[in-house]
Amino acid sequence: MKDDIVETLKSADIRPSYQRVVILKTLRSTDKHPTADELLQMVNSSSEVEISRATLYNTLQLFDEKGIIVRVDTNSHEAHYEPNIDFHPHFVCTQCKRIFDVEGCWHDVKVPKGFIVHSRTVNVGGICSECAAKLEN
Amino acid sequence: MKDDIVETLKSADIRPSYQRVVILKTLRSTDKHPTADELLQMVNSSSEVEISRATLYNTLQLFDEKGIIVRVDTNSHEAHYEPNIDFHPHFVCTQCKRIFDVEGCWHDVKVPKGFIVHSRTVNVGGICSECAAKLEN
DNA sequence: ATCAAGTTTGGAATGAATCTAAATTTGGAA
DNA sequence: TTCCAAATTTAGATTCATTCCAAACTTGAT
Repeated sequence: MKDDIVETLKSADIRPSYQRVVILKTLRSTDKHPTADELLQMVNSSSEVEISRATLYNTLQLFDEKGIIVRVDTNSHEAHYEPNIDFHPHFVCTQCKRIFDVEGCWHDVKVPKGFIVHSRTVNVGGICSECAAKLEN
Repeated sequence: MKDDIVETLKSADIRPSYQRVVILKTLRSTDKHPTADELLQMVNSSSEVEISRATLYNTLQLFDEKGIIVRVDTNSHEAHYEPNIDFHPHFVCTQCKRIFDVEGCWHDVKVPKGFIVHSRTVNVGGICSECAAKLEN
């Protein structure tokens, strides 16, 4: 488990410091899409040593650049993060703001000549079933 | 031209005030994807009366909710806006941060039972041809 | 003309994210 | 082992897009 984490970091050319290991481990322990703040609380309530907010932001940016986590941008003012780097669309509920992983295969987009694609994002917005039910009352 | 604008507003149930007309007209006059700040400068340099920042934000939010413009969220810290509401993916250059409209048809995403889809976003990230050329030096 | 509802406004407040400069840790060279 | 430069972490200050607020203004219906 922990070796998995260290292995991921090493193969991404990231020195596996204590803080980095804890952050990746914590993110991988959830199937949600926590914000930086939520993740910080998870990290600091589960580990011995407190990790600073600055380190968390540095680390998340590093992980995202190296491609070992995914930063999910919605129309919210704060970013969300997820450990699952395999492509999948996201459903964002405009009511409760929750993010759901949904199924959907990738269809190529025609980019102009010379453009190089590195990443792809598919988001659908709408109302989740729970909020839809509540709205009927 | 201006009647077009007024017509759009009316049919979207928006009172066509002076400010709203100017804002929509200005956004429709560009093929770029201006930020709120860029749009404010465009508006205030082209019209007689100065429009306040608060009004611009109110108005853009209203227009987006009513579906007569599109708010483009990238991984940047500021939102972009565009007048073209027909579905199309966006290419975001990670180098120069520019947004390009690209071609690509929509493919259905499987959402769980009871979920209602209202909007769809497809973004691809990468390097545009100009930046790719510069990087080769 | 009058009034309530809708709209605009400047400036204050918010809050996620970044920056900074100092402290700490690390891995490898001597 | 000891040392040092480079990498990493950190608390707190700062930034800055966006939202909030409460007052002023505009509008259309009566």
